[in-house]
Amino acid sequence: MPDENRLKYDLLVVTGPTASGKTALAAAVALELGAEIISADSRQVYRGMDLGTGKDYSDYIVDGHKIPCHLIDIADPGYKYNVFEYQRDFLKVTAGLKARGVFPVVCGGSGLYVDSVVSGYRMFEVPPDYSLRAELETKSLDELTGMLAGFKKLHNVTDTDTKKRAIRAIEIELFQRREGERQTAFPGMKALITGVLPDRETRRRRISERLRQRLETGMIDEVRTLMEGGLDPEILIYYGLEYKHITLYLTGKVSYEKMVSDLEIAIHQFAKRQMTWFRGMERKGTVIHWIDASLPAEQKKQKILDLLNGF
RNA sequence: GGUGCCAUAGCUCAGUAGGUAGAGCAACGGACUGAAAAUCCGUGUGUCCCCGGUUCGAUUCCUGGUGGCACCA
Repeated sequence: MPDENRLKYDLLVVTGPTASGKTALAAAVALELGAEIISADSRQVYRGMDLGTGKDYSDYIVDGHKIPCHLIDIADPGYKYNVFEYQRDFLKVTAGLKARGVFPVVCGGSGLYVDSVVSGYRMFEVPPDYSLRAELETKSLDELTGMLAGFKKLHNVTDTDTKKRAIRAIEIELFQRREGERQTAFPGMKALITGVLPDRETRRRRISERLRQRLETGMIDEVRTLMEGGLDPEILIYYGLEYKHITLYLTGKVSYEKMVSDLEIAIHQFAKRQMTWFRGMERKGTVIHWIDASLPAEQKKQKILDLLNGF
C-alpha cells in the first residue's frame, strides 16, 4: 500500500450493527493494505463461543489469503472480560503492529470498545474492594448518588443510574484518592472511522435469516457443550443474547418456539441499541463515514480505500 | 341451518353507568468510561368491524349485516 496512507491515519475502523457484513469487508480492505485486523467485539474474545457470537473464521480468508486477527479467542468462557482490559490489550497489539510496520484495521460492533480506543478513554486498573462494596450495598441508590455528587470526580463516569454502577464509581474514586492517578497513557491515534449501514428493514431481515441458519447448524449444541463442560448457566445468561436464551431453553425454562422468538426480538433490540450508541458518538463529535450495506462488495471496499486516500 | 358469545393499538386484552380510550408485550427514541450481546430511562403509534337508528353527543344502547369462536342440529 502507498506510504502516504499510513501517514494520514494511524488506524482504520470498520464498525456497524450486528449482521451488517463488517468482517468480510474489513478483511477485504485489510488484504489490499497488507493490514491486520483487531477485533472490537466483547463476546468474540471467548474461546469456544463461535456460532453464538457470529464468529466466522472463513470471513478472514480473502482470495485464499488468511488475514491475521487479534483479540478474538483470548479468554476462557466463564471469564468476565471488560473495557479496561480491552483497552490494555488493544495497546499491546497496536504497539506490536507498529513495530512491524503493519497497519491496524479495527473491526467490531461493540461500540464502547471502539469508542474507548478511538476517543482514548482515561482508564487505570482499580482492583475490586469487596468490603467497600458490601458496605455500600446496604445504602440506597439515592444515598450513593448523593455521595458521588459530593466527590470531585477524578474519573469520567457519568451514568450512575443503577447501584452497581454507582458503587463501582465510588470505588474507583476512592482508590484514586488513596493511590493517586494511575492512568494508562493512552496515545492519541488518528482513526478513520467507517460504519456499514443497512436500512432498518434489511437489518432486521438479515438478523432473522442468520439466526435461523445458525440454529440449524449447531448453535444449540455449542451452548450445550459449554454447559456440559461445567460452565455455570448463570454466566451463560450473563453473556446475553444467544447464550442467554439458548441456556434458558436447555434448562427447561422456555419452550423451543418461545426461545427462538424471544431471541430474535432480543437481537433486533440489540442492533437498535448499537445504532443508538453510534449516533451518540456522532453527536459528541466523532465522524463516522457510513457505507451503504447494500452496495456490491467491491464498491464498499473501494469506498473505504478512497476515504483512506483522502478522496 | 339454530342459539349463544366475541370484534378496541402490530399482538394479547382491559375500559368507557353515553362526553372519541389504556395496560402488558412488540415498536420507536434516548442515556451509558471496569456488566456494553450488559444495564437503565422515556414515548401510545387507534376509522374502538361495517350500514343505519335513538341522542345535543354513540366505541359504549338498539336494528340489520360481515367475520371469528363455542354449543345444538
